[in-house]
Order: sequence, then C-alpha cells, then structure tokens
Amino acid sequence: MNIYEVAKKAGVSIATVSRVINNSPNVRPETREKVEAALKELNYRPNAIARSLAANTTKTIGVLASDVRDSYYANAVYILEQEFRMMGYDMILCNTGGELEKRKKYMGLLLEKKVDGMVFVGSVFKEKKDNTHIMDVSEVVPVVMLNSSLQGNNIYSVVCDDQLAAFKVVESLASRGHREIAYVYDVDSFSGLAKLNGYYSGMQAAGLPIRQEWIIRTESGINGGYMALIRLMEMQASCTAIFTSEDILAAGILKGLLAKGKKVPDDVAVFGYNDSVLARCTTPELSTVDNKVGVLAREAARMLCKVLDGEDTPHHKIIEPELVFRESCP
Amino acid sequence: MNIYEVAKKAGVSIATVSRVINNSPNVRPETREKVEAALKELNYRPNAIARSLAANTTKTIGVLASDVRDSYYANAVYILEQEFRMMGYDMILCNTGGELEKRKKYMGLLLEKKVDGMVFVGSVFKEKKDNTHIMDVSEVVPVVMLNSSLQGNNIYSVVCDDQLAAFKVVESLASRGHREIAYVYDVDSFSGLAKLNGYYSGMQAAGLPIRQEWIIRTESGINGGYMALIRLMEMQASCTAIFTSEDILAAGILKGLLAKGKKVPDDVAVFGYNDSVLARCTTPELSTVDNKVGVLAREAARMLCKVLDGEDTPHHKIIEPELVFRESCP
DNA sequence: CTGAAAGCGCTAACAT
DNA sequence: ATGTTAGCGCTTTCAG
Repeated sequence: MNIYEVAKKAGVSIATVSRVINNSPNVRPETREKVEAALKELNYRPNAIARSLAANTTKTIGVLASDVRDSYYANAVYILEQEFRMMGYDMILCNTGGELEKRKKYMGLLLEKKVDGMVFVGSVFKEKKDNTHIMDVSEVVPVVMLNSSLQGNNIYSVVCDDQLAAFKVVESLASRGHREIAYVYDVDSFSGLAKLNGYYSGMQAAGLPIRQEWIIRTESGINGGYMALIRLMEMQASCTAIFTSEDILAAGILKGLLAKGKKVPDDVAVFGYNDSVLARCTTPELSTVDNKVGVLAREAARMLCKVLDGEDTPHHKIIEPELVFRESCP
Repeated sequence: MNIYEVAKKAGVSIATVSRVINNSPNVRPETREKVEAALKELNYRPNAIARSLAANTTKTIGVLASDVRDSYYANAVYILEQEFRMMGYDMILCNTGGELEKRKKYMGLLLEKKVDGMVFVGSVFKEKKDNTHIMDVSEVVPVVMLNSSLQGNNIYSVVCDDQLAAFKVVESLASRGHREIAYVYDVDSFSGLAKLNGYYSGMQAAGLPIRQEWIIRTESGINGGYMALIRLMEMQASCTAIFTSEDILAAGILKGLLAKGKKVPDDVAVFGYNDSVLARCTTPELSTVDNKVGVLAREAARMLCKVLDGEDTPHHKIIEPELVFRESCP
C-alpha cells in the first residue's frame, strides 16, 4: 500500500496524494475528498522511512542516558518522550553506561539513523579532558545537554544549579545549629563537583570547619551509604548532620544510623538529594533537594524543538533547585 | 558523503562498495582493501534510512510501556534495550499511559516508522474485551508481550507466574501461623487478577477464612498503601499480615502501621511485590516477591530476535517468581 | 568477482 | 490546482 495505489484509485497523481497527506493548502476541496476517500478505503499508512529519505528529516531524536533504571534518568526520559511526542518526534533511547567508548559508539549509531537531534541526559556526559566527540556530533545535528554544559555553536544546555542547592543545604543546616556536617557522595561528574563546591562554599560562608575525612566518596547505591556511615562511625566522627549527593546514599546512611542506635534527626540530621520516591519511603522520611529533573527535561525538549524549527533560543538555561524538608531534618 | 563518492574514490562500482560494507564474501581481498581505504579516508557513515528503505527492514524495535518512571518498567526497558542493542537493533520508546486510544495511536505511529517488531511491556496491554488492535499490529510485525499474553499467530509472550507467587506468599504466611491475611492492590490488570487469584487459592488451600472487606483496592502509590491501612484500622481489622500487589503500597502500609503504633513484623507482617530498590529502603526492610522482570525482558527480546531471524521459538514462556524474605516477614 | 540498473516510497521543484 | 520528474542513498537481481 503506497502513494501510487492511492493515486490510481483516486484518479490523481502521486503529487496530489502527497499534498493531501501533508495537507498542503493547494488542493481543491473536491480533489481532496476524492483522495481522502481512497486513503480511507485502502487503509493507507504513510511510510515514514521513505518520507525521511526524501525529506531529509526523520522526526526522531536520539536520547542518551547512562541508565534508565536510575529514577533521575527515568524521570528525564519520561518527560522528554512526552514533550517530543507532542511535537511530533519519536525518541530512540540508549542506555550508555559509564564508558566513554560506548557512548561514542552510540552517538555514531544515532548519526547513522539520521536522528534530527540528540539529548544527553546527565552530567556524566561532559568529559573532563576531551569533548571533541560531542563537538563532532554537534557539527551534524543540534545537541542539548541536560544538566551539564559545553560551549558550542550547535550545543545547548539546561542545568540545575546544584552548587547553589548544596550551598543552601549547608546554610540551612548551619542555621539549625549544626556545626559539624559531613558530606557523602558517589561520583564526581560535572554536577557531583558542583555539589561538592556548594558544600565547601556553604561551610565557608557559615564559618564552619571543613574536615577532609568527613568528605567521603563511596560507591553508588544503598550499600555505599551504609558503608560511608560505618566509616564515619569507626573514626568516631562527631558530626551532627550528614549531607549526601543522592537520596539512595542517604537511605543507606539512615540504615547505618539505625543499626548503630543513633536517632534521626535528634542525634544526627540527614539530607538527601533528588527528591525521589525513595525519600518518602524511608523512616524517617528524607529531607532532600528537589533538583527539578522534570523541568530540566521539559526545557531541554523545547529548546531542541525550537532549534529544529529554526527559532532561536538561549544556549544555556539554569533552573533553581528547591529544598524539601521532611523528618530527617525538619 | 555517500556510497557514490566512495565508489568513485575507490574506482569501483557502488555495488562493490555496498558489498564490502555489508561484508559480502564475494569481494576480492585487494578490491576490499581499496574500498576500505576510501571508506576510512572519506570518513564514510552508512545512511541507515536509505538502507532501511531499500532493504525493507529498519533494525529498530518499538517498545510500549505505560510509564518508565515506574521501576518495574524502567528495569524492563533497560534490559530490552541492552539485549536489542546486542543484536543490532535500536529501540523507540513510547510511554503510553493508561488509555487504550493513546496506545492504539502509538502502535500506528510505530507501524509508520516501520519498526521490525514491537514489545508491549506490562499486563495492562491486554484489554478485557477487545484486542483486535493488537491482532492488527501482529498482521504487520511480530509482537511480544511482556507479562501478559494473547493467542495469535505472530504474537509471543513471556509471563511471570504471578498467581503462583501470590499463592506461595499466602502459603508461607500461613505456615508462619498467620490466619488472617489482608490483601491490598491497586490495578486489576492481567497480572493484578493473577495475583488476586493466587491470594484466593492460597487462602483456600491453607483453609483460611476469606474476608472480602480485607481485600482492598486502593490508588497507586505510597499514599494508596497508607490509606488502605487506615481503612483497615478503622474497621478494626484483626489481620496479622498484609500482602500487597506492589512494594510501594507496602511502603505506605508500613508508614501507616508506624503511625498507628503497630510493630512490624511482631504485630503485623507485611509482604510486598516486585523486589524493587524500595524494598531495601524501608524500615523494616520488605519481604517481597521477585517477579524477575529482568529475566522476562531478556527472554522477550530474545524471542523477538529469533522470530525476526526466522528461527522458531515457543509462543509462550512462563518464568517462576521467587520469594525474598526480609525483616517485614522474616 | 564486479558492474549496470531497477527499484524502495516519498518529497519537491518545475511545468502546465 | 494538478501532474511530471528527478532525486534521497542504499540493496539486489541480473549480466557478464
């Protein structure tokens, strides 16, 4: 079933059929009706591949995220898909994992599939040294980075101000009388660094002592948090508050604290990051940072669509995070 | 940059270039080298769209899931993508939400994009009355259903035996001396019904009294669980165990129980479903059913790939769930 | 082993 | 307002 058969049945040329399909205004109403009748009758469905080849646009976006099983990425991917869909785009999803080489491979594959644009979800996409692979991609299609950024002609970014968020967390912890605040994190990506910086500057601004041994890098996941807490305990840390870069780490810390007989928040206050469902499932519930992943995703999608529509849009947007106070630090 | 330029540079015909790209054996080694040199030099990248049009296969699979933000779907989507990728397929992801009409629309769009096959994730995809839309799709491309099933020539399915799982949960609760077991669930999809049936038959097999008012349908999410518990409390239910169709409901129930001053598992045992990360974040940690979504997804992907390769494969696979005992029901 | 040529189904000038 | 036609970049007979 193709445009030719429809044309034959309707007694018109394929150009006319194409016109009514793409509802071009230049078609006489009667003609349009004839064609539409044929369309119905033959149960015609346009072939998007052929259209892509001819029109040189696939109406599909490539989305790279390291792992959708992480709720942050899942949220981003969900919103991206909804937004793109609304604008008539499909989304090819790639879970790239951590390795640079794998990511490069995915970018290549997406380029072969002729996606109209790409979005990279997460600050892990910005390499410390060399980002030429991203620059290369951006020579071909527009790129938007969600929660990391890179300077470039055809590169756009929308980020949450994680440094500010961390700063504020420390600030409000300090205002609650905490002077000894530990920080536990897992990765030192772009946003990981921003948070760490926020912690430092927050401590400084509040005039609190920074103790390097209380800044702990641990593995990802609930166990990472647990182990960090154990380490803190073993060094008899006197901290009265623990701030983490991820809710899941905070969950592990809560577990450890419980095991050690510490009361939260009375003995130790705990602050998470992400405002994931997790934060409402722990006991006590977690105070956390809402880093607005939904907003970031929506903005990212809209930016890309604008670029593709030839409208202009700022290359960089910053979204303000928000602190959410729950039981672990009321 | 296309096959013509490569051909010119290598001094061969486009057919030959095509052959070396698809490494057909019928190419003289020297010729192959010449072509490969040109490929390198021109930095050639095949155009997958053109290839799709000519070869009548896109090497992409359409995946429908109601919402990737739910960790069950996220897990499925992740594994599907990894497996398909390994076999050389990309994946277009659609979050269909709950409405039938929306799902139909997505199926149509995927058909236009000429996906080579589709997978429907979740038992919500089987409608109670009319599944002709799925049959229609299966006329065009093979369909595999993940955790629901439908009879059909070109339809494949892999399901977890949720009924068995629920049966076993009740059985083991009974063996721990529980005689009064409540059941809380949110949706009555294919698998929702299976679980409910398992609960019934488990209760019967154990000779326990079934009380309709202890079988509670509530809304999805942590609040749904909380509210169900409150209802139970208001009717002064004497149940000593509560089984839920989702971990997140169990989390809400735990919250409610805590609020009401009940000890878990001493006063009331709680059993969840899914073995999500959640189950390890609550206090106490949740006993739950591992319904093997990763295995389902892997099998689903492999089935589809086999079908696409023309190999044969059973139309239906059943995976056995596994109970995981943690603190909420040791 | 290699090349010529006919599509795949559609869009987009360009004519009429 | 409608039709003709030349691609889009590749695969795939079919000859040679």
